[in-house]
Amino acid sequence: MPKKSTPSNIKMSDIAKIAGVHTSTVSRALAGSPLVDEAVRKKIAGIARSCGYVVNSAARSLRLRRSQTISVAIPLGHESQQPLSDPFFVEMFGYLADEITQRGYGVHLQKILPPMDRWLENLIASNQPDGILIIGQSTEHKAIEAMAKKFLPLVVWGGQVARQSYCTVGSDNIEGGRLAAEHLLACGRQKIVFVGDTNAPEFLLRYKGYRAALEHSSHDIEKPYLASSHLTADGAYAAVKSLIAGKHALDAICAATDIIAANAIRAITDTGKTVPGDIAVVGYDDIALAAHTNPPLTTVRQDIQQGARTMVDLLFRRIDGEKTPSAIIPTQLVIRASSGCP
Amino acid sequence: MPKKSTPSNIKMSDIAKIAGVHTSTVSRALAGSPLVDEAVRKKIAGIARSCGYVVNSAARSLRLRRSQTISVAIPLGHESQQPLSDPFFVEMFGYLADEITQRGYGVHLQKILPPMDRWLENLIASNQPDGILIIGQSTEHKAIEAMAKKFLPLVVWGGQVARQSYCTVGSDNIEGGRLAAEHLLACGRQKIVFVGDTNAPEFLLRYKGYRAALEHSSHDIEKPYLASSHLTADGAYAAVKSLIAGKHALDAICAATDIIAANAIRAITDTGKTVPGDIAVVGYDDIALAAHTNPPLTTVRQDIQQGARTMVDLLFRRIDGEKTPSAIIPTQLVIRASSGCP
DNA sequence: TTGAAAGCGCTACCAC
DNA sequence: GTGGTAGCGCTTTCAA
Repeated sequence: MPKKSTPSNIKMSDIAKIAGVHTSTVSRALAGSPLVDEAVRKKIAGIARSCGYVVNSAARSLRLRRSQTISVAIPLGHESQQPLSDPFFVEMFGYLADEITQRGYGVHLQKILPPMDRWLENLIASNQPDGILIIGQSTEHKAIEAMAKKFLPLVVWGGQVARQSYCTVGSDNIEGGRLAAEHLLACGRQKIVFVGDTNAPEFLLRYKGYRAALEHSSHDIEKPYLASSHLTADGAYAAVKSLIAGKHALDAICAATDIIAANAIRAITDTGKTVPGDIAVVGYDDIALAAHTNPPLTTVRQDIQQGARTMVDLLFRRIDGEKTPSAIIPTQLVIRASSGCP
Repeated sequence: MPKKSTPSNIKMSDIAKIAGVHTSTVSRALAGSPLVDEAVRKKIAGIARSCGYVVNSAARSLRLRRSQTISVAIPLGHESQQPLSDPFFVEMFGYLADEITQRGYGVHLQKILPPMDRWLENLIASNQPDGILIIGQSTEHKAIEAMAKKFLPLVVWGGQVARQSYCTVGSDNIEGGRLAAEHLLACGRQKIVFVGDTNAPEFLLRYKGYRAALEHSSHDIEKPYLASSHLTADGAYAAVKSLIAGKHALDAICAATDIIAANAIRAITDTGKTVPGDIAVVGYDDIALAAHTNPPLTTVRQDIQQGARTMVDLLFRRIDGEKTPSAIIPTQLVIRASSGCP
């Protein structure tokens, strides 16, 4: 390792020397302590500015045991191939970052891959973030549950799980799954397949909603049918292709996410069939892409921006010691052309 | 501020006590130093694991003056309203994060808003990142130029500027702008308007390429015409609407980015005109959305993933002391329906 | 109101 | 190979 090129090696003691005071006074002055004389404060602030001095955050964090940083963790237990560049994560992360930086905190991103032994403990011990946001429980419900008891400032984007005691934000996934399936039923579809990975609570809940809709239907409907699919673009594409090639007849796909749905459309089209003519498709999330697929995607909207805002709001209230409850953000069916029905 | 709930207060000296050795030995053992006896090393590693011990990165950074962290900065001098959630940033950031985490480094995201006095110095002094990636020069060419002389591990996504000495990665923007304009000319369009904000070097270069194409054309073409546009969705939409309402006739739009192009399409359609019938549209970037607009967007493709990979590769070579040159990633016209011409 | 001194947790130098 | 020790840059208690 070559020696570090550090442009700014100015430290607090340098400022102190120039100002002719002790370091502790500089520290207080820069922190805006009322103890320090106003004239002295101004003088110190001036010197600091003209020297381009900024406190070293590592030293500050070490001393304060507080880092002014929020860690955003993305556990990919169910799906280690899924890249951070997945549009849903990336869209969600962007909104979270907007909200966090606006409050003067830094944002640290961490991708958690299996094996994930004690990842949460390690994340906290190592980075000492002031709060943690987890996007998707993945298969980590237990780990999160255990940690949430000891570490308060923790908010999770995901599905509500029975007897869960940590704070989640998410849409009502059962309701959303039901909305999607009921819409397809109302459009006259009878062989509706759910495509997704039910190892993650969110998707399992959506699947449950879908099942409920089918089972409560008075029409003569094919039994619920689950086609497992990876969440990557290629994985979803392949899953749908083999589904179509398989012997299970279908006239509609209820996808666990928009990414799966968008790739389902591609797979169906590439097979020579039409959407929604032969097979109708409904997604979930309403990411930016959904409005622009061809045909545009009917989907269950979760307002990601509002979700992000809610998560950050709850997180900061927890940092302040409040024991916030979970929040559910509204869910809404957005009807576009892919379901072939007004 | 309520007292911090810290689940893991175990430190190195605790491990040392349990193992019956000195802290320095633990430090060496955990760092995999060849000095420490193999049996001792294993014992210490075992204890550390079973205690869930992880080194405190603030302390480590302070001591080492090295943070195992890369800062990704997004200066928005030209466009303070542009959110971090802009699809281009977010897509680029996702790929960068993938590459960086894969190398065992942390990722820190920073949004830089005006007034940006000394922001680069401050970023370095405060966060002590081991390297910096800047997405887009925005209006900050001078600040970056000055810093690049003192701080080596710095790579910028953006346009190549005359006499620039820092390391950039980006497509050949002049060439790209020319490709777009030439394509429209080849399709028989004669009143082509460039829509974008030329305050950022990248977009200025694209505009130059566009001008060059028009000026070299032998046909009877309208003079180059620049319609300024914000990069936000709403800003671009409004800009194009007022362009159409204005007195300058046009039959094609050469957009500085896909976001502008996508919103141009929306604006044109909402005005009752058709794309590409009345007005052809060409974008720039080929973000994920481009393939899915209606009609699908003809655009100048920059391979963002390859760009990200290149940036991170160059950055780590710079961290190792190498003085890497700038890199240009290939540019390619992707013809879809929005330009109305095969 | 300011100064002195301790110490946050870690690594690296110097002895042995 | 291992132990002792100094010190990274900062904040905060305690004295003055």
